[in-house]
Amino acid sequence: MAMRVKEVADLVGISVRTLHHYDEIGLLTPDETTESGYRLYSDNNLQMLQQILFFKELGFPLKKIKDIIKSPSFDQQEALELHRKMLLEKRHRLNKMIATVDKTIQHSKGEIQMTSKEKFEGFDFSHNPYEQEARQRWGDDAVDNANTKLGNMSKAEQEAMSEEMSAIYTKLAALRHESPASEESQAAINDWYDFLNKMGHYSLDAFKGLGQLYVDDKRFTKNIDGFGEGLAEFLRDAMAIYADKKRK
Amino acid sequence: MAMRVKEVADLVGISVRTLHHYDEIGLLTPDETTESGYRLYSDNNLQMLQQILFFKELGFPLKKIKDIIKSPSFDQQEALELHRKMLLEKRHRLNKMIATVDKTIQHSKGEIQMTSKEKFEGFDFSHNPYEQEARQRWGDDAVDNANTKLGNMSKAEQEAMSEEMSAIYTKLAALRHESPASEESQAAINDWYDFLNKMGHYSLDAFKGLGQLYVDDKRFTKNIDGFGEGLAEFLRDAMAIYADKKRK
DNA sequence: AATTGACTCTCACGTTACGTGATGCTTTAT
DNA sequence: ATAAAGCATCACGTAACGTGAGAGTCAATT
Repeated sequence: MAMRVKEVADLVGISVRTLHHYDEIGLLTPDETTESGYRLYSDNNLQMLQQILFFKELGFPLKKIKDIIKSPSFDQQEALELHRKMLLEKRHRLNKMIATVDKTIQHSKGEIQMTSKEKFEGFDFSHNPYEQEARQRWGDDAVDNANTKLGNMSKAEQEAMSEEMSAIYTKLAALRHESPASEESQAAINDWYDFLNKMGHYSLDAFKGLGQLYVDDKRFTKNIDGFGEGLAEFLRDAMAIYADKKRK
Repeated sequence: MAMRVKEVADLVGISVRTLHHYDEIGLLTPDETTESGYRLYSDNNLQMLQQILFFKELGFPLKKIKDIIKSPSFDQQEALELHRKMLLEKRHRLNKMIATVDKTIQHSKGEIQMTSKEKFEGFDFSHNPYEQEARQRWGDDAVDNANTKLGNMSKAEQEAMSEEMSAIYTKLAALRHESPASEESQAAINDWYDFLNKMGHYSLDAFKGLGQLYVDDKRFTKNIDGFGEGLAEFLRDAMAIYADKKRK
């Protein structure tokens, strides 16, 4: 039961171009391709497309969606349960917006008072509220890349690890008793920032947030402090200072 | 009670860059600017920002939002009522998606059967479902540009109208008893297509849809048939043929 | 078998809505 | 006066497709 692009597109209500795009970026690869190059989508492809569209509806960028569904720990049953939960949360947020409209209508009729803050109740676009939970379930690719290597590697594998990364961590561990703002510490942090940006894109804000995550999340703290007791806290401070200083 | 960009951004949960962008495109212009160039947003600006964010939440592109709120017939009270209605509809759609997830969960447990079509119930991204109603309320800028000129102009104004547009319509009126597929008709339609694309961007699909709108909406039919009885239907057919042919 | 229209492919430029960093001026609190 | 926070403009970059071009493929009809 293979379907070609138009049939899928019409069934689902998306464009053929979207399906092309998803194939190009490796998000949804059709199970088959004809000799003439036609894409053939299977039932399983459709199932996966549903998952993709769920995550998309919840505001996830495609790259992130790809990371999630390609994650070894991704489980469709679990995803469906999480989707349900997230959709309920989204409905809750929508209810708040409706309540805000109702209050605004009353306000405009002079029936109630309303602060500027209240007028935006239910509007919070500063971050994707579902991202934290998705990360807990399926990890964070960039973070996991950096730390999976630390946590999952045998001693032999760790030795085979990038010398640069190892050198950076070792140097930082040696510096952890000094001030996180010292020139030496900041130079080493700069190396770490550059290294991370070779693996993926890190803004200064993301870098700073990552430092905080090293302390907040026990699995990260444990891995990092393996290089030296208290290194995670040192990194958090040094990375925050680095990001703030570099932003000026 | 003027607020600068950061205060507004923090209050609302959007970025300063977004406010800059909205100012640049003329969507939300601060009521005041200091001598040093700082933007100062008034209560009224905040009120309008709320409207903007409502429409944005409903999936409207910024250009369209701008068209709507700058429309002479735009009324805030009316907008709030419409927002409420649209948010309720959106919630309804969300309910359908939640039901779909529930069914998918049951399906994955083997409790029920489910068609591929059913798996995408509630997912319809093929068009913005709220756009038709917004258009009814506040018109369609491109369409209104073309037809406001036709309907609202006095005789003297019509004579002052672009000669090109007038010539096109007159030629099309003369051709309306011929086949919409004839070379002459198609050449005149090509002129009309080019002319419209000087005023704004029209894809072939949009062009074809516009032709349909000429027949579906009485105010358009009336204006167009003023050039010649039955011209609106002729245009619909000729424009559809043109779009389909040009697409090959 | 030929034809035609629908479908499909890749290519590639364009659009939309910002994110991000750089540079330099302005404001505010100490 | 100073330092930090805030603000401006500039401009390149990103994400997610939309759109049209040109050419090959498929399926139904003649």
